[in-house]
Amino acid sequence: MDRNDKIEALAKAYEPSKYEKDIYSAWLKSGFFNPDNLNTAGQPYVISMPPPNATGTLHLGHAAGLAYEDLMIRYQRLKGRKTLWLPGTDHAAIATQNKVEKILAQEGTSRQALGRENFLTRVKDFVIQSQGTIHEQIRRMGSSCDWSRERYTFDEGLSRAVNEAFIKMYNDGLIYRGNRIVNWCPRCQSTLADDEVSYQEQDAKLYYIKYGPFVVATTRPETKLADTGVAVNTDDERYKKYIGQELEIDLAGHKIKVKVFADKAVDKDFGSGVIGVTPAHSAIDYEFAKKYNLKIIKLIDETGKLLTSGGKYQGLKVLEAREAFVKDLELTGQIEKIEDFKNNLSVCYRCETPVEPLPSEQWFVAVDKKIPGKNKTLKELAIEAVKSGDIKILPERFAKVYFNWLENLHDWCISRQIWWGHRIPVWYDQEGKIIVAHDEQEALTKANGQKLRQDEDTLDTWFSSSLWTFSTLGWPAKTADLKNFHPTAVMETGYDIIFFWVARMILMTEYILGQKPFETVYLHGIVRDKEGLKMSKSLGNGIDPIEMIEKFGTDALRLSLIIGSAPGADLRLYEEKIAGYRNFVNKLWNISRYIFIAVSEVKIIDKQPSSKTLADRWILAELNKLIEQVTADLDKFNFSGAGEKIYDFSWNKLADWYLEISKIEGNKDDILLYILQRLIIISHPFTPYITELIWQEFSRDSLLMVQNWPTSVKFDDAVISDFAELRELVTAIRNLKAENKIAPNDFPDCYIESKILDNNYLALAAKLSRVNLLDKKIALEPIAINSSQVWINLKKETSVKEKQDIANYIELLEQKLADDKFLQNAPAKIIEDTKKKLTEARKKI
RNA sequence: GGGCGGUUAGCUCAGUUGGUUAGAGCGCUACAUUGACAUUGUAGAGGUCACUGGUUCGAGUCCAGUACCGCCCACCA
Repeated sequence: MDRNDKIEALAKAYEPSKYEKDIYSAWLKSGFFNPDNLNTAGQPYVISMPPPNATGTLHLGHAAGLAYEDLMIRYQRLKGRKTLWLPGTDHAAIATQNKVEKILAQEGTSRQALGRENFLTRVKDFVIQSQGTIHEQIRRMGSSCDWSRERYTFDEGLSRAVNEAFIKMYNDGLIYRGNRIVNWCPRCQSTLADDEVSYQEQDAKLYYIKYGPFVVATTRPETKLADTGVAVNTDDERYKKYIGQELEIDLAGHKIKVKVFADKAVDKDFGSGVIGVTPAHSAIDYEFAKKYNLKIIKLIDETGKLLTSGGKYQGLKVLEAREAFVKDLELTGQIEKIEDFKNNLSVCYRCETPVEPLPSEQWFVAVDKKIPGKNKTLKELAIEAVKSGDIKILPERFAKVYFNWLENLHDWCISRQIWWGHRIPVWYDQEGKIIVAHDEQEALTKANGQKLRQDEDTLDTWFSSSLWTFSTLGWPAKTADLKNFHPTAVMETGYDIIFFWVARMILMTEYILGQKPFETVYLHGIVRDKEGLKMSKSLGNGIDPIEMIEKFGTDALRLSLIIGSAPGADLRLYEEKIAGYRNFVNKLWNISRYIFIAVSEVKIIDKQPSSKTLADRWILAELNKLIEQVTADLDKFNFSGAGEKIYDFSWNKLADWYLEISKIEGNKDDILLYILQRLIIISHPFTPYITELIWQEFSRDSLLMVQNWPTSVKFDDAVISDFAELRELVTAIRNLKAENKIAPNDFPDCYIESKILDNNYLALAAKLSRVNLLDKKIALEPIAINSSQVWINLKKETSVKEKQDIANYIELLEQKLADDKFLQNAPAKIIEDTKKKLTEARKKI
């Protein structure tokens, strides 16, 4: 091939969409996503992919996670580890059920109309469809995950794991059925865990109600219909005489009986200082009821309507009842006043419907009960795993958040009344006995032929995902995968999910396996728009990752998510940023294009070639420094820093200086090929597609993804500062030309003397700065540039401001050096540097 | 109420254990087609590092406090 043919072969600009699909196919075909096919003796390195909800499409948050996880996996694979990145999806109980219910509503039907079986079929179809979309999106990101091990929280194996875990916990007394106040979502028609309730600040009213001898302040007057107690502060003189009494209170004709008691928790100064206690519909009041032995009257039912205990308001919805009741209280003159009030409304985290606390018979995980044989509670187990340093959380500050959450954790309500989920493995027989079994067959055997009815409820979706790192490896079977690949290395996920998922995984895995689920938790932030707003459908500011991939390429999108992001910190993303990295990827393309055109033969160079010139020594030193730094950064999870350094080396050192010098000095085939090879290996975890494509020019029958991560070759740091002399000299002369309005094509006469650079470099400097190098001095005053002197017929215009700046600087340095304290206390190196700086500065004037 | 994070160039962000006149990318200005790249090159302008005190020979960096922005947890009836 001659030069023109080579230029033809490689297009001027890199077009990602032309290559990405083929490259991904080649990776898949190689089988190297599967650790079993990796020809290495390295230790396993495992990441469980956080399973996206099987409800639809991936957003930028997922794309970010995939970019970081694939970066870690590709890096470790290149380092020779047996890497497994295990992908999967989550059935996402409530989220998925809600989504399908919405679709049904649009079709004018409902899950009730379809019935349980038909509804579940419908959801399954929906899930299969969105799993397809998700697969495609994960692939488009370039994810090198092992599809042969893909799992789904609702597949057979994982369902078995869920039942096994439930049974073990039940037998250990860590799962129990109890009647307690739970969070109820009237729309989802299900309970919620405490952390599945979120809060919205709202403008509310605080009603002051004349309540027998008291005035009671409340934001929910209707609940007073079911009050069974009145609480005052222990030290409140005003109400001392009532303590212990049972009073009958008339509320607009509705009679209630309340017991008056005193408790320290009551704030004398809030509202009227008196609380009407409604044990059935407030978690705190429920605690009061247990402590002071109050009656519990259920007032609100699961649909959010009042029960018979609501008297004449029976059948009304909560808000209707409130309105009617307040009107009646006004008629009887029992509303003393109504104040504006801001409070936090509890709402369902999935559908934002106000949550109703109500008493209900549910299944719970006991987090404060000692585990048989361990003398520790689940909570303590989870706290210890992190406190002991066994599990590291990055960034560290989130460990505090983690502890705080666990310390405040109450028993975890795990039963849900929705249909889409793992059915609770509990059967009841005619005698009301509870049978816990792996499946119906086993239950029947245990029941001795009695007729059985399975619990209608399903399990919290987080129950199954808490088993994710090991259920996906085959547990409860004692598989080779479980032995080889657990505990996993890193859990990479968003900090917003630390409670829901990370904490529960640690808790459950420590309990069930007696192992940590992972060594390090790497938490990424939320991807926001340019203004810092969360991307959302309602704001319409969302960016579709696939659209960006099509426009700029996967590598560019990945870089834009990696560079400029720190663990735990939110990340702003916008098109200009992605476009910037598209330009960089194109730069890599053109660097390779130039090298492939310039060299006489493309071949793999394994050993560092010897250097012939200062420029060679310099670029090789820079390359080796880069390899050292990138390796160190990646080992410290500093992905952004590593990416920036690769960017800087490629563009500002290799392309801008060394390639230009190579055009002048020539004869550098081996060095160019050697640098390019190493550069694309260390860039591969960041930009897998372009680097693999470039590698194909080196070798058509191997893949870059399984090459060896380079180690740095010893280099001399002094070369880097020597070369800086050359760069500064060139830049300064170019600047002189520009300031004197000399066209780039004019080559003014110039003579240069340097203490550092020999004649070869002065000739090089002259070519790079485009001047005509003379072999003797011109009758002019020379211009000092660092340690060099330049005789050139150009004026160095030093502005008044510049002169002043230099004068100030000199003064500052002189003061420092005149200060005895500085001379006494500062390290010798600093004093030496300061003196040097002063000499340099004086030269400039 | 408790806790956490942020505040550095017009914008988005780096700044490791305190030690050059504080950096990068984008944007901006001027010039340019030189053996890959206009998704380019060359040169340049642009910052009292939120504020106030303190420690230190020396503070963007450490300490205390203030202001503003953001987040999390708890939750008041």
